[in-house]
Amino acid sequence: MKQTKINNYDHKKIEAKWQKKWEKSGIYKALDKSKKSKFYSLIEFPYPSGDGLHVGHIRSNTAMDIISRKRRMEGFNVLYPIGWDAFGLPTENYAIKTGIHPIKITKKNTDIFRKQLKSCGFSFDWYREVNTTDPGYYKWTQWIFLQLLKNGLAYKKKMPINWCLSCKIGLANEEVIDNHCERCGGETDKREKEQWMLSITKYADKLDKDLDLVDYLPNIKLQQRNWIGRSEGAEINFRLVAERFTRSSDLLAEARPDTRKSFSDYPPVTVFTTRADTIFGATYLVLAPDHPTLLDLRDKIKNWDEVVAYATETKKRSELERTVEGKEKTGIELKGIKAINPANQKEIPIFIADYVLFHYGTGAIMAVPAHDKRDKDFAEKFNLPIIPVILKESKKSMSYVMGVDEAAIESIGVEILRKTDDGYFEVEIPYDQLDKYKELIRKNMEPHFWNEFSTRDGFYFIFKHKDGRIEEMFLNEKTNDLIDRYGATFNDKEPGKEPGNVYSWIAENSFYSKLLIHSDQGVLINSGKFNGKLSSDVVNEIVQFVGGQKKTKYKLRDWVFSRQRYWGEPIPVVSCAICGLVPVPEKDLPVKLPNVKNYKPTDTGESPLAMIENWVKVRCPKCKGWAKRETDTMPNWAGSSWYYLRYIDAKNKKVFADKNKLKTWLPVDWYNGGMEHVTLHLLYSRFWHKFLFDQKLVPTKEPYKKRTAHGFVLAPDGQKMSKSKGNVINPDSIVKLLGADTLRVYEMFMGPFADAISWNTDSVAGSRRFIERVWRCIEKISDDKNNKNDELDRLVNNTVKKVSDDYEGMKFNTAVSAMMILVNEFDKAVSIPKSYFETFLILLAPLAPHVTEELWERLGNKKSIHLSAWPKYKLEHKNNSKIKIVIQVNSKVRDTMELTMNISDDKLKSLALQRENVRKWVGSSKIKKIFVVKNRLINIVI
RNA sequence: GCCGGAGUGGCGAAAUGGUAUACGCAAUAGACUCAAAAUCUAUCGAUCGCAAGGUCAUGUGGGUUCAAGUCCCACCUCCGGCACCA
Repeated sequence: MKQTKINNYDHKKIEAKWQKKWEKSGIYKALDKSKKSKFYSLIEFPYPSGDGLHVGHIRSNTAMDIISRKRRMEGFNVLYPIGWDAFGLPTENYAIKTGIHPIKITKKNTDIFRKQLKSCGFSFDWYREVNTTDPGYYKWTQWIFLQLLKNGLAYKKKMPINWCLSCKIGLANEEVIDNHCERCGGETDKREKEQWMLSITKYADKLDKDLDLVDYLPNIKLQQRNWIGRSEGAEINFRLVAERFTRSSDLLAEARPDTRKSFSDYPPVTVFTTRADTIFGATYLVLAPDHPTLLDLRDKIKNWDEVVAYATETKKRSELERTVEGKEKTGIELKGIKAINPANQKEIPIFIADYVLFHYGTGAIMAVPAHDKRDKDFAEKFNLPIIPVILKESKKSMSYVMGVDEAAIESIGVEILRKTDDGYFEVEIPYDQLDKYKELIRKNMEPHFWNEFSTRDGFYFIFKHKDGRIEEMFLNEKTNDLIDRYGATFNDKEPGKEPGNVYSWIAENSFYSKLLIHSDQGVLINSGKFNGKLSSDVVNEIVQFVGGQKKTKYKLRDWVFSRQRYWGEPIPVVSCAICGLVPVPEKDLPVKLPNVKNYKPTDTGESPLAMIENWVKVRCPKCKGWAKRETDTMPNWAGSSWYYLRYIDAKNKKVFADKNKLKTWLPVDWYNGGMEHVTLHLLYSRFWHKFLFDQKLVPTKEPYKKRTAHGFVLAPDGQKMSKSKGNVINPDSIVKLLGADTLRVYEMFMGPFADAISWNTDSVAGSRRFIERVWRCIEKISDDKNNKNDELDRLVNNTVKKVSDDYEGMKFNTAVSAMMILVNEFDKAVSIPKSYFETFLILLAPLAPHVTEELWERLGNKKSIHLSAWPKYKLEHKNNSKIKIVIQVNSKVRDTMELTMNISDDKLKSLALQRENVRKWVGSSKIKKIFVVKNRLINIVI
C-alpha cells in the first residue's frame, strides 16, 4: 500500500488557497453562449443589514450552492448569481440616527457581506452582482414602473396610512406596535393620503391559473392560491325598507312575510356570496362599518350616534387586531331600516360589524347562521334566528341515539359505532331494520328526549315529551313546513325558556348541530320551490331566481406602491398644474436620489424629498412650465420584483436585459427562499413578470419554474436570533475557528431543510470530526484495483444513489449521514481503493468544496474536482449476495436469517419453520397463515 | 377564528405499511498521557431478570391490517402564517 505523507488538516490555508484559485480561473462563471443546457438557480438576494451575514443565509445559500455545483458536474451551464436588495427602512433609520449617508452605509454593509459570502466558498457568478440602489439598476426599476403607468396599471388613490401623533410622521406597519409608535411610544392614528397603487388585481386570474404551470412545493402553491383567494359566487341585491314596527315579544314577527307595502324603498344593498344556495337561510344582513351606503341612510337610521361611534372605534383598530381580538363578535343593529330577503320576501334586520370588511367582496354579506360559523356566533350573541336550509346527504341510515339503553339497541342487531362521554351512541342502521328500530326508540326512549335519524329520503324525528306523549315528524322537501310548526310548540325542554325555533335548540346541542348546522353541500330544505334539490345543482338557478349575478372575486388587493421615505427609488413622475401627472421621459431616467443631509420624514406626512426645493421644482416634460416632482419613493418590493432578470444581463445600459440573453436563461429553473416571502414577494414578482410578458419584453409566462423554501435557523434558545436578545451566532467566528466546510456541513446536517431549527454549537464538532476523518482517509489510499471488495463496492454504489436523490429532494441531513456511514467504513478498512474514495469526494464536493478540492489535488488530479462528472448509480445485478431476513411469529420479531437474495417463498418458509426460536414460539399451535415480504421478512401467524 | 406544518431517547433527529430509535451531539467507563486536550474502544429508550430472555414504549383515544411512527376517524399540545375573506 502506498502511503502518502500529509500535513494536518489546516482549513484556513486550504480554504483561502482554493477561493483564490477559483476566483482567478472563473470556473463558476456562467456562459451566455454555450453548447451545454442552461440551469438557472436562484436564492433570494440578501438585504445587507448592519448585523452582517446570518447563519440562516449560509444554510439557504449552501443548499442552492449544492444544487448548482451538482448541476455543473452533471454537465449544465449554470447561472448562480448574487446581489443586494439594499433599499429599505433599517438603513434609512440608521442614517437618521447617525447622520451617515445611506449610500455609505450600504457600501460598507455590502462590502462586509461580500467578504463573508466569499469566505464560505459559494459558487456565485460574481461578475453579475447587482445592487438595487445602484442608479444603473434602479433606472430600470423606474422604467418598468413607467411601462405599468403607460398601460393603466398604476394609479393614485386615497389610502389610510399609519400616523404618529407626536412624531407627526407616517409609519410603516412594522413600526406600529399596538397602536403606538415604535420609537417614541406615542399614540398612532390613521390618516388618509394619496398613494400610488399598482393594479395587481387585474392579474389575479392569471396569477391563480398559471400556478398550474409551475412546480412549487405544494404548501407554497397553496399559500399563493389562498392569498389570491379566488372565489366564485354571486352578487345579490337586498331591497331596503323602512322599519314597519317593533314588537320585542314577538320574535318570529321579523321572519314573517309582510303583506303591507306602504313603506318607501331605498337603493338596494348588494352582497357577495359564494353560497347563494343558502339564501333562504339568510336571516340578517351585515355591512362593513365603513360601508358608504350608511351615509346615504343617515336620516333613516334611528341610532345614528351609536353607529358612528362603533364605526369610529373599528377604524382605529387594524384588521389584524380585529382578528386577534378573537371570538367575541361585536356589532350594532341599524335601527329604523330593514332588508327584504329576495328569496322569501321576509323582512330581516341589518347590522354593521367589524367582522365584515369593506374591501372584500361588496363590503356587505347576507348572514346564514345555520351554515357559516362566524354568522352563527354572531346570531347566537344577538339572538337572531338560525334557520337551516341544507341537510347533509347521508348514504347510510345513521342515528345518534340518546336516552336509550345500550343493551336494547344491541338486542335488535344494530351495531354501535361509537359511544361518547356525554352519553350518546352513534349507530348505523340497515335500511331493512329501520321500522324495527323506530319501534325500539318509541318504546325504550326515556321521556324528555328526542332522537333523530337520517335516511335516504330525509330526516326522521321522534320526540318524547315529559308526559310520555310522542310526536314524530319526517322531514324532507315535502314535509318541510312541519319544522316551523314544531319549532313553535316544542318548548318543554327547558320550561322557563321562551318558545323558540327548534333549530336554535338544535344549534345548542353540539352533536345535533353537526347534522343541521354545517357548511357542507347537501339537500335543500326550507327553501321554497328548491326543496329536495341538491344545493350544488341549483346554485345557478337560485341566483337567477333572486335576480343575482354570477361574479368571481379575489381576496387579493391592489398593491400600495408609494412610501413617504427617502431610501427608495423615486417614482419618476412630474405633477404639473396644467398637464396633470406627467411621466418622466425615458431618456431622463434614472431620476436619481438627491444627496441630502436630512432623511427624516416631514411632519406633513410627505417624503423627506419634498423638502429639497431645487430637486422638487422641475420643468414639466410636456408644457415646459414649472412643475413639481413626485416625492414618494417605491417600496422595497419594487427592486426585488425583477432582479432575476437583471442578473441575466447585469451591465446592459440600453435595455433592462438583452432579449436573446433572456431567451437563453429564462425561466429561473429553481428558486429557493424563505417561507415568509411566498406570498408578497413571490406574487409581486410574478405579477411584474406577467406584465412584462404581455408587453413581449420577456419570453416566458412565469419567472420561476420551481420554488422551494427553507426553515429558519433559530438561536440555541429556540428564539429568533436578534441583537437585542444577545443570542446571535456569528458565522465568521465559526469559519475562522473550524472552517467554512465544517460550517456548511453542519448547517445542512442539523435537521430537515424545510424545518425551523435551533443552533447547537456543541453539535458543530461532529461535522468537523467528520471532515477530519475524511482528511485522514488519504493516508491509506491504495491504487490496487484488485483490492476491491464487494461489500465496500456495494456501499459506495448505494451512497451514490442515496446522496444524489437526497440532494435533489433537499434532504441534505440524510445525505450527510449516508456519507458519514461510508466514511466510517473507510475508517475501518485497512486500505481504501482510490476510485472509491474519489467517487466519495465528488459526492461531498458540493457540500464541502474546499477540502474535497484539496484532497482531489493530492490524489494527483490536475483538473478541479468541481469540473468532474457526477457519478452514476449502477443497478445491481448480483443475485448471490446475502441478505438478512426477519422472522416474525404473530408479528413479533423472533429471529433473523442470513440468506441469499431472491430465495423462493416455499424454501424460505421451510427454512424459517426449522429455526429453533421459531419452533419455540410456534410450539404446538396451528399455523393460520404465513406472509412473505420478498428479501425482507416472513411473518408466521398462529 | 382560519390556513399550513409538526409532536419519536437526555438533545438535533432517521425510518418505500415490514427488525422503531440510523447518523450525529451529550453522557459514562476504559486505552493512550506525568496530566489535560485530542484520538481510539465499549456502553447508552424504559422496565423485569444473575443470565438467556421477556414486557412496554413514536402526543391522547379509537379503527383498518398478518403487520401502523407511517393509513383512516376524533381529540390534545406546540410552532409558523394571516387580511374573521363570506
